[in-house]
Amino acid sequence: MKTQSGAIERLEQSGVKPSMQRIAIMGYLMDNLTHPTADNVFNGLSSSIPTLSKTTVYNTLKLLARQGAILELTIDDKNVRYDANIFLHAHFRCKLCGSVYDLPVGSFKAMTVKAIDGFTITERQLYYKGYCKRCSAKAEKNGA
Amino acid sequence: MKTQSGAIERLEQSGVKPSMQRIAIMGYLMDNLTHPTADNVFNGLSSSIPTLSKTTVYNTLKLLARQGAILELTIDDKNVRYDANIFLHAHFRCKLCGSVYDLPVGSFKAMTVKAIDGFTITERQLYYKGYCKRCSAKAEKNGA
DNA sequence: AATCAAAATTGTAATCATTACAAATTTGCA
DNA sequence: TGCAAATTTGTAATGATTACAATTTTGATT
Repeated sequence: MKTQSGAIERLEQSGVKPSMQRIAIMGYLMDNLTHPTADNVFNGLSSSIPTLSKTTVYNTLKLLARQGAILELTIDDKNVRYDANIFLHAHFRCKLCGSVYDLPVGSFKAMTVKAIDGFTITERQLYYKGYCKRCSAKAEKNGA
Repeated sequence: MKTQSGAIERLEQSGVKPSMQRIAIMGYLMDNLTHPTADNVFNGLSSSIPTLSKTTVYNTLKLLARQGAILELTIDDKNVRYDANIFLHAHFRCKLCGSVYDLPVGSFKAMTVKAIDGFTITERQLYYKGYCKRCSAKAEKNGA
């Protein structure tokens, strides 16, 4: 992890008491903005924290998402992915290689829907799917 | 199923050869715009088609989504949900009861992102999460 | 209407991400 | 130091989805 201070700060701002594992997981996400899965996080940290449990990773990621410290992406039907970049942005998932990319959102107010009586909105996600640059040629060949 | 003709038409327009099972599944989705899961579809049809296999339901739903006859929603981290309403609209998922509602999108161009060199976009999904009218009061009580 | 290959469907057995749960450990205060 | 609460751990389920091989259906051709 590049530095721990940012991770600790993010935890405290989100009302999560920092612990060794939580700092490591938060730090991993801040250092790896590639939308890692719980398994990615576990594998990335288990060498430096040999006692780390996969359950802790799952529980901590859920906790961090619930507290708003990170985003939980359900863009993939296989795995949940996590994102320490909590600024509003969209995501693109390549249907061939599975990579998830960030996309800048052209207009923010574009993403507003009409307020609906009595509904409380806490999160929003804008997902695009298709073929990334590298896979586009391949997809065209296959007639997709 | 209210009527089969609409389902057959949708299948043919999407390049899917109609079969008894495909018509039933497509028809079920057109009659049930509540964003059912594969399991919901299977349970809803198995009494009228006793030989129906769950594998067929899964395979057919994937096929229909691939052909653009229906939408595949990954708004839920548990189950994939399907939607026969293929007009552009957003979805809201209640984090307590799990219900998924349709939301009208205020502005369509709002959902455009800057075109990215070499990327091919085939689908987009706008998801909102929070608490529905019925669950909002409950959520407030729990401090969420 | 019999034949045959391709397409579609079926049933069973995996796979694998995620969660449940209870035990063990750590933390922080009295 | 001692003890309760919070956190972490490991193992054992759970459950949605897929792999796969067998069976059935379809549709063209004779």
